[in-house]
Amino acid sequence: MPTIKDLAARVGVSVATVSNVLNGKPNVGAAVRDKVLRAAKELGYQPHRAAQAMRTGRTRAIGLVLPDLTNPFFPQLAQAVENTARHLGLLVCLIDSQGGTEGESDGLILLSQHGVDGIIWCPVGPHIPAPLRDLDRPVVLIDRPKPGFAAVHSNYLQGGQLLARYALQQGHTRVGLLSGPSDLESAQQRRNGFIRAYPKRIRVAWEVRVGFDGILTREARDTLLRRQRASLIVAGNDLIAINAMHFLAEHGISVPDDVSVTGFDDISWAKVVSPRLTTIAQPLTAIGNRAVELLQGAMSGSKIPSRPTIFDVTLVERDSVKSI
Amino acid sequence: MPTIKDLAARVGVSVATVSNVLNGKPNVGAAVRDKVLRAAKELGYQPHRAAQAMRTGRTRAIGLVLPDLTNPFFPQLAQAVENTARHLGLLVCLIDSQGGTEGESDGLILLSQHGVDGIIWCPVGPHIPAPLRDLDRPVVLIDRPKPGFAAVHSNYLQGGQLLARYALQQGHTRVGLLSGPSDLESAQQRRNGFIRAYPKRIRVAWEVRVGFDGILTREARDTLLRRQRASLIVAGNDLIAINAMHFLAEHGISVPDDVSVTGFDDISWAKVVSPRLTTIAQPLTAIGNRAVELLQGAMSGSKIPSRPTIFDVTLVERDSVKSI
DNA sequence: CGGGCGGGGTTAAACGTTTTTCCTTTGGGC
DNA sequence: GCCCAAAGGAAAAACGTTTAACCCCGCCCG
Repeated sequence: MPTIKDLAARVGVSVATVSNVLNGKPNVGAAVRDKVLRAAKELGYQPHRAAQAMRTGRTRAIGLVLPDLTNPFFPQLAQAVENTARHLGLLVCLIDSQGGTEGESDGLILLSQHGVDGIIWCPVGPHIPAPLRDLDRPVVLIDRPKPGFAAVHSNYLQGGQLLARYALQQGHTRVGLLSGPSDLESAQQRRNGFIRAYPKRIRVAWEVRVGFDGILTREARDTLLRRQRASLIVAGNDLIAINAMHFLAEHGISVPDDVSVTGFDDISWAKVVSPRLTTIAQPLTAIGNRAVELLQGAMSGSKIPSRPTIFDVTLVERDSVKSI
Repeated sequence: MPTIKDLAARVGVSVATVSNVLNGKPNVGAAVRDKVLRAAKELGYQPHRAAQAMRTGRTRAIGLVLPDLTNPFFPQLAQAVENTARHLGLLVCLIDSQGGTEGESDGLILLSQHGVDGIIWCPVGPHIPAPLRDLDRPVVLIDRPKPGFAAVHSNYLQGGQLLARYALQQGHTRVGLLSGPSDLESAQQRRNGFIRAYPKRIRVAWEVRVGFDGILTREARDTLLRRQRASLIVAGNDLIAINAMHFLAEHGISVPDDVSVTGFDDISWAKVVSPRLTTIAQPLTAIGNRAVELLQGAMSGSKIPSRPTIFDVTLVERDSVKSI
């Protein structure tokens, strides 16, 4: 691999000058500049990132810390992040904690050792892992905001409202709630958005909390069988909705004929199950893009906005809700 | 951040000795060793990876180059790779080329600039991108082998055979083939495994090629409608199978009552569509693990096996095939 | 005519490691 | 009591950059 020194030798100039050319610094004549650039092309010069990193303290790499790639919510996000990062010349280092906080911590340590310039993080648990605490790099959260951090996510409140409005339009006034975990703000807001939209007109017959991974607790299953005359089940996310639909189907309860179901997220599965799931679509690509842009801004010194960046969501109407 | 020099000063010893302790080199007394280790703990010393990289030429990072994370085949693979890599102290740098060869090339350049120690690669196209050619780091291919490269993948041939045997057991002797692209060995072998298992007893009524992304060509759709009395459609992968099932459903053709369908891969969607898809499961986690282990071996100098590492697959029987 | 200034460039230090070479001590064998 | 070997440790170079400090020359201006 040719180094800056080789270029210097070939052009007959000092390494400092070569460095200045390569970094677009002033104080170097046009003639010399051209020669250096040409030589760089010819030799196929590639900057040695490790050396740069050592000198400048910046690696031009960012970390992406996710709870679980097999949760179909995340791949699209990861793809968006990677792509916009790459177009900014940033390398994405992936951590998939498999839902565990210790994996998350280990990953953060690894990232910090490698000196990533910033981190995009979708936290798995409610508190802040130690490795992140004593890390002086910018962090932006996606999907799951936390006080004190920059964040970009969807307008969950609006999503809940959209769902409520739609429910009403379709004539559902008595619903059951399969909400996500109460310590996740994103779950809480979906729920609140729904409940508070039409408090008088929509009656929630029951509510049970389950994890965002969608696995149904005993309580959830029991409640699902009783249903207490709820005509619509509003799930905290698509995974929950889909699992619920399967469970209902196994017990001979037809969706949407016996009961309607809505999800949230519009993961890829939603259009592939049957009945196809009516749900709220998040603009995942936009979220990923923006997260990287924000991080990139913060990395180059601009103050990071303390208020979260929030994207509007849209209702996608499919076949899991029947009008009554 | 404390450096090796700080440790040295604190213990009252030279930096060389500290380095030797930290790297488990011999020729340092037990007493000194303990003191250094203790000091490292107390100060919370973290090695400066960039500096190490510069000196040693190794970064302890690997690249993972995938065609498309939103293809549900890859997330599990990525997760497996990341996890076993992390447990070996390796950081995974992700490239998602979104199916394009130029994205793939750009990604490879980025990886090579960052000096990753090795690359796990699932190629999108038939030929080898330039940046990879003049890269002297070990590469191991996953899922899609190429002559001249180390590879780990499933036993596609066996998968095809399994499918053929099962088809016969269920009484299907006249089949249609929705094969994957003929320039992908992994597609070719699935097909050949199936066809050559019982050449006399199973008759292939028609065959059409489609991409592994599963989108159905005009020809595929037309053929699907005619079907020519094939009782079973053998798809090149699950994506194709699922799209075919949807297409058939739209046209009032019932699976598996009117025609049976099989897939290949056992992606997450397979158990979520209805009818649930009968397919071949690849041991993705094992493949990911092994790929990392192989790469790690190659990185530490051991010769890489030129023969691919091949994993057995299993048939998972669900509801998309009817016995006749 | 001299001093200052700025454009164009060079020198050298520094970043945090690893590793080679070298030095000092200690202890044992004769 | 001497010599030598081996063990334990130190010094310093090197990796490829960036950057601060410096230098030289020609020009402008007072």
